[in-house]
Amino acid sequence: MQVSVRDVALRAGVSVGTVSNVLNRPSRVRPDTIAKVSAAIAELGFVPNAAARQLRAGKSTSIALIVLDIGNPFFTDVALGVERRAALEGMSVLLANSGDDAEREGQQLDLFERQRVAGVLVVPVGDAEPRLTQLRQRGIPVVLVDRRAGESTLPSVAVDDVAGGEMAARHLLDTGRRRLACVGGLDGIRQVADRRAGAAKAVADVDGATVEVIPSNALSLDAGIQLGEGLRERVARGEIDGILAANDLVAIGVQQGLLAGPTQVRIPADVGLVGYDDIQFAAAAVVPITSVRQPRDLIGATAVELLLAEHDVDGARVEQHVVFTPELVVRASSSPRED
Amino acid sequence: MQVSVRDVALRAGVSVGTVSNVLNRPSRVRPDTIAKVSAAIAELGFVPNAAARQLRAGKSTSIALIVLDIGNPFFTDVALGVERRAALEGMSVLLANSGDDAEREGQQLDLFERQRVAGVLVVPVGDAEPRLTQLRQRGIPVVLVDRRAGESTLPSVAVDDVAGGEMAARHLLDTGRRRLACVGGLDGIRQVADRRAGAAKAVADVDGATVEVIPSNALSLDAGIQLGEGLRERVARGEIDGILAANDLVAIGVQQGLLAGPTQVRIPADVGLVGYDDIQFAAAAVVPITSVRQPRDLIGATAVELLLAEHDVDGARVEQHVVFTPELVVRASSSPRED
DNA sequence: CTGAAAGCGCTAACAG
DNA sequence: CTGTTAGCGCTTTCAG
Repeated sequence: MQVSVRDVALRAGVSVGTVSNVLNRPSRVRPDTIAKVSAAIAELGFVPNAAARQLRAGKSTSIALIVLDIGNPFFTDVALGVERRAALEGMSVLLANSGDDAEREGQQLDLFERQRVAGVLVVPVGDAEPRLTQLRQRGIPVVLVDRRAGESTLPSVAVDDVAGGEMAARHLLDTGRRRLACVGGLDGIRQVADRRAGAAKAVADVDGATVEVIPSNALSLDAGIQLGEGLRERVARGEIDGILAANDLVAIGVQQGLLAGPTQVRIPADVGLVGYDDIQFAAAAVVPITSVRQPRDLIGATAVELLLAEHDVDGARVEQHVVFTPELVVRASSSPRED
Repeated sequence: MQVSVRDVALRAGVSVGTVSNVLNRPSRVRPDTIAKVSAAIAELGFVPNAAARQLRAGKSTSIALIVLDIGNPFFTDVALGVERRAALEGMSVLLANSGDDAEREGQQLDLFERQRVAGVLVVPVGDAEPRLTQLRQRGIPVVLVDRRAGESTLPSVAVDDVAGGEMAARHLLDTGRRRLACVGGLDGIRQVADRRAGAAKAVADVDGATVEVIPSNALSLDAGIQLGEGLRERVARGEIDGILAANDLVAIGVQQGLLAGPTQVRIPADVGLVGYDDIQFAAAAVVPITSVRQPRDLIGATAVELLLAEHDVDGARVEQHVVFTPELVVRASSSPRED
């Protein structure tokens, strides 16, 4: 049922080697032979078997990208960047979603290792480092995405989340807030921990400013709504006047939770709100949300670059860490207090 | 460098056949042999080569999903449904983004055919039907996602978009609007065309009601903003009092465009707005957006089911079309006019 | 229950 | 330039 190079060769009256050459090194084949072979391919509907090719070559032509949450536009934008850059190299991208679950991440890594992918880009869950290092040792290049440099010997591309957290907090302080809250996520997630650390730093510089941490298990819209509802009373009582959400999904949710119900809470009059990532939807919220922008597309593209670099040098691996600096985008949700 | 079954066999003091059996049919192997082999696998760090296995088996264990726009939460939710259902079957999902570009879609299909994936789920761009039928004939099951049944001989899972468009329009009419506009997208996109057709149907039932079409090339937030800005003046002049956006991304953008700038346009007082898909962000917009909800997760899961069914019967293919009925979710953006 | 051997479809030498 | 041939790593009969 399947047509193979042999069938094509037979039909074209040439040998299988020639067919292979037409496919992979057409410059070494006479034009009329190419024509004959191409005709045979078309007539027979021949489609090369990637598995066979890969088996011979030893390497696949696709790279894997494992993200924490495919429902988060931040990650889909990173994925788009990866895809765009990989396409330039003629490589395709296998996109997987770990859902922030270490076990699933492990399964995906196993799968990709069996597939002998050309490389793995991963936004790691918890402490996947040992497994990833092992992967690398077994010959599969690995690039950490959205991880801070220096934390690992693996190449990485990341954003300076401490700086991001700091600029967000400083902005709330500059606009007159003093009782801040870092909302959403767990310290186990490095991005979250860093942003909090940055915020703490900014708060330490200002007399009388405080910051508390209000965690959540998920970094989703729903989690944000819960958090926002839980915060409403406290904000109304003036116990909190600035909120740093762990990301924009949470920020959007927090805003909804805050604005829902009978209690009257005004943004930004009663409380300033800052998100993180600057996903498109942040600007479209009830009160457009101030956010810390990360160069999502660039993060993805750079990750591919690092992968390719690792590939090239092979033996003498260059350890590379790229860190981008985020940028504060101010919107209505954090306008200066008017009192 | 790579360790193979042979190395494992050598180390364990058995034959390669036995190693393979331990891997795939452990029940046929004596427990102590399994132990020996497992130990060797662990010591050597053996990882089976999927390409080789697939070459023998002839089929891969992954299914492909090609979506129109991975940046649209609707599709990521569908993808999540696909993934969830596929995981139950021990299959993995290759997620690709055609970006509504027929050429890219073609490339992805080529790639997946070469990879001999176990099946392709596709939200097709334009008229991909011939290519897809060909794929199917060559032995790769195909399921159309988000396509209306009856339009194709290929199995499909879809939502009744005519009904969806109709209920959206009827709702605007019921709440007192008479001058409707279908905004965003091109007739070339079937979903868009159907929704418009449904709207036209509803409008035809009401005396004095009109509907016009305002197209756009993309179905994105940005496109929506443009459209909204373009509509602002006309809405202010009362020429349009109800807007049916092609999807929620467009609806959110339209709302932003409408509310921006100096002209005073109020939603829902001056104009009612209805989106489509009911993505999470619709509820979080400045004015929460009424939308037509589709069972996203279920669509994905069902697509996998259809794929599996096609697999099972093999020769005697059952043609299956599943159509879900959407549901109107009313929010503030379409509250009854108060005049 | 285990071993030996024949390929799956393709590419990459190496001859001609 | 083109043909021949030896595997890539694995599964799967078929004997033992």
